[in-house]
Amino acid sequence: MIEKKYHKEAFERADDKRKNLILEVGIEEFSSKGYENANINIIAKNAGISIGLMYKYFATKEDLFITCLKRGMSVLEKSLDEIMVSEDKLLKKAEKLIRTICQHSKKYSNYIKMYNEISSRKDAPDSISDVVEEIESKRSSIYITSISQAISKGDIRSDIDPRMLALFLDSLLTTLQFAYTCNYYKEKFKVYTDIDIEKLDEEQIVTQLLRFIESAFTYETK
Amino acid sequence: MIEKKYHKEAFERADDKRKNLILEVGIEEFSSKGYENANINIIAKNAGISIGLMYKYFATKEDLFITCLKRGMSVLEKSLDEIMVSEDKLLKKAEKLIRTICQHSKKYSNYIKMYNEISSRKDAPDSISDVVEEIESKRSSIYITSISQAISKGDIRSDIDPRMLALFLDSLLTTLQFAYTCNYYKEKFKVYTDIDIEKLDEEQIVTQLLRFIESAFTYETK
Amino acid sequence: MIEKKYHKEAFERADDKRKNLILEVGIEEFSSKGYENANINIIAKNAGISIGLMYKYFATKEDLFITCLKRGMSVLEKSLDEIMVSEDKLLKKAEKLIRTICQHSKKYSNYIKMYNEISSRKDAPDSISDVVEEIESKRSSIYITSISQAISKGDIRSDIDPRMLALFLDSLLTTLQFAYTCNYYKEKFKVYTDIDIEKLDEEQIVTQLLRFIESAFTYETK
Amino acid sequence: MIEKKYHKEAFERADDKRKNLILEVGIEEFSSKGYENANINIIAKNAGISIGLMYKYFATKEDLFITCLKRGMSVLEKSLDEIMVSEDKLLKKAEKLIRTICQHSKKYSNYIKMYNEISSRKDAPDSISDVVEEIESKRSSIYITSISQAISKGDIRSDIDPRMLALFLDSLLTTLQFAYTCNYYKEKFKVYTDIDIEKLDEEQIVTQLLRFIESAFTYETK
DNA sequence: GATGAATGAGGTTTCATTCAT
DNA sequence: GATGAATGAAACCTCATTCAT
Repeated sequence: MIEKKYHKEAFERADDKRKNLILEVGIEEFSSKGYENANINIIAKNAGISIGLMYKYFATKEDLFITCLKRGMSVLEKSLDEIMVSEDKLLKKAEKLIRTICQHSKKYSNYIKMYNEISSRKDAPDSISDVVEEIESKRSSIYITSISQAISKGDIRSDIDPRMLALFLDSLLTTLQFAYTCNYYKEKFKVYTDIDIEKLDEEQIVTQLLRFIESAFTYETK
Repeated sequence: MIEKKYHKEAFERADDKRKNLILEVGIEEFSSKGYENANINIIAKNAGISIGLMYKYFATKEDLFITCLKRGMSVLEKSLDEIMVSEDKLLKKAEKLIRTICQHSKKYSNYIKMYNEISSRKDAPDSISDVVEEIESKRSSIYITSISQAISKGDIRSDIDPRMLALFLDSLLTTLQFAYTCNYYKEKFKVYTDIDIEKLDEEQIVTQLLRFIESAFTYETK
Repeated sequence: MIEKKYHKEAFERADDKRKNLILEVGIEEFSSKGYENANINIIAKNAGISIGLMYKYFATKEDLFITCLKRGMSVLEKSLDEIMVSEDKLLKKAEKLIRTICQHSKKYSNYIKMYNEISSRKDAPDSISDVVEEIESKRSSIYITSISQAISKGDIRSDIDPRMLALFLDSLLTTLQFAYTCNYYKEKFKVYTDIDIEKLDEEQIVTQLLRFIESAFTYETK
Repeated sequence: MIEKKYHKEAFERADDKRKNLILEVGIEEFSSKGYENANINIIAKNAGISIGLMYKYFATKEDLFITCLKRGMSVLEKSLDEIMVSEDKLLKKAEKLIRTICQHSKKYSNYIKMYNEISSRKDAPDSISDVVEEIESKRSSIYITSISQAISKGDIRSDIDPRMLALFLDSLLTTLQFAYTCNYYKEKFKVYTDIDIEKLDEEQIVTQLLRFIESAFTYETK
């Protein structure tokens, strides 16, 4: 997979401090206002550079957004990597994933909000395809690898395609992430469980979701 | 629960043909372009009414959007109702839900796109709260009721809160719905499974997801 | 002078209760929002009649405004009449006028706000001419008459044209009226005197303004 | 007193020619049509700049209006300053003021029309308060100072509060200004005096008003 | 007499992007 | 490399007035 670039060469030449600042400020703007309502002129101003220079760094607002998004996702990926690379059994890994999600929900809420945003963009499939590839391929392959290993070790069921299992697992975890950070999902969590997720004991959610996943991953259908 | 109105009285007085046309046209516009890029003037024109009259019917673009969204969701709810109200066992119901989702994916894709849209709005929790209530309360209570009954009959596990089970189930089904209709999720499905969901045999997805759910709902954790 | 009509015949045929209600509601709307921001549809709704009927009564928003204005001014005129028609000396009359203004400032503030509004309309001189005639001729002639009588009785100075005296007197009294009711003039009063006119003792203002007027009206220039 | 800014920084950076042109064009538009009917797009076009740039200079139509208004008032203030700062006695100053008003009536009619406009705005007292302060404080303090000096020198009466005297004086002069420039007041002048003020000999009005003021300012009430 | 649905021009404001310096 | 002035299309929303019933 070739990483596509969503910034111009000039951005690479800028010093790290500036690069970081631009992306931080952009993430703040995009995650708080959403893509359409974010204002690239304001991002430039808050990052202390001119709008002209901004366009020397990024061809379009879209490109800046994707670069910010990628930055956020790569941070999230790191925690993931550490967990999935370990020697733990899959269910232990799942538990750690859930705990990480609970704990990171505030720290990384802006990244997750951007992810929530991209997931409802109305772009044509062709133009969105690369982005999805960038964002999802790493995580999906980590999941799939871990699951495949677990299957071959006989730790989990083998009557469901590992790729599907990965997708189902991701679905549950992503929903949990959104419940912690995105307004709609937060409210939806309350409607379903009658609980304000911010006041919910982490152990509760870990236990319940883990039980669900454990059974789903363990027992083959008769 | 009191149903809040997102249209003015005048809209109720309009004849059904017009009401339907406005909402259909609105749904088409919102689902294809997203909320921000949708244009009320175009909706009015396509519905054959003046923009002035549009504002006699709906106070704001936001209100029109929510009314369109509610219309879509209520249609989806109907199929749901029929399934959940039946005498089937829970897992049979789940199977029917999955099949319905697969089959409705094209017919009702616009409704689902609007749902995808609302789920990433950046509104304040307070203002989004009512909408979530409107959209989610019916479906969640149907799920919860069915699950609770299944638990008391001993059909499924009893060591997970029925409300949580409902949420997990919904999470999986919603992801499936989005995979069928929303670009990002469609591409993500391909990244995970390497399969174009539109070319995928329905039976495949039913089998795999149902196995996952069945185990998750059946076996208690030791 | 021929009274021009600013309403249609149909309005005369309406029963008094309705006529009064329409004007009251109109006065409330115009005085609180100003002419441009007042909404004739809202006036109709608040008066309990249809907008169609409103246009059977008044040809334009402008006409409704002027009719409301005239209603208000005629009420104010009545207090004036009583004072000016009396046998009092001119300065006694002036005192009574000032007192009346102070006391009526709240009760009739809406009428005065409308008067303040008309006084800054940008209409062409031709079209505004009739309105000024309607509004000002009665009051001016009362003033002029009283002043002329006082002059011939030798009560006041005779070296200023009575019409000019009337104008100067009116200028001072109108400013006082506005200071009691219109925001800009109220604030201006505070800037000049450092006093909030609403907390000011009536006697104060009566004494000071009356002294000013008394000297101005009494002593001839050497 | 802190001068509040009603323009953005960018406006200050524009070159003087452009700044002047924008304000001149704005004053023309606002004074001829009134605030509500003035059109910023037209002002921008007539000033030869884009509407986008207009909004880089002024945050709102309101701000542009106030900036235009302040420009006009500061010009008027200058003539005033020259007169009031002189060594003349108060009544000589008053005479000069009257003459200046008569002579400036055409040249500065647009400024006065804007002043007439602001004096009937329906804004909340809080939001109008700053503007009144900006517009009135300079003039009022000049008046009050001159009057206080005249009192201490024994030139004029001392039984009326100098601040009140200032207000009464201003009231008469402002009415005269409006009579020269604003349609309603012009017509009203005609109704009272039966004279078209534009054809009136300046000497007439100076004589009559000055006599009034002189007596009012000179003779104490017995 | 009475209704109120319907019109649509028009105004304020936003913001991604360009380009001369 | 860096600036930021400048553009202008386009969108939401208002409301006086008309007219068929």
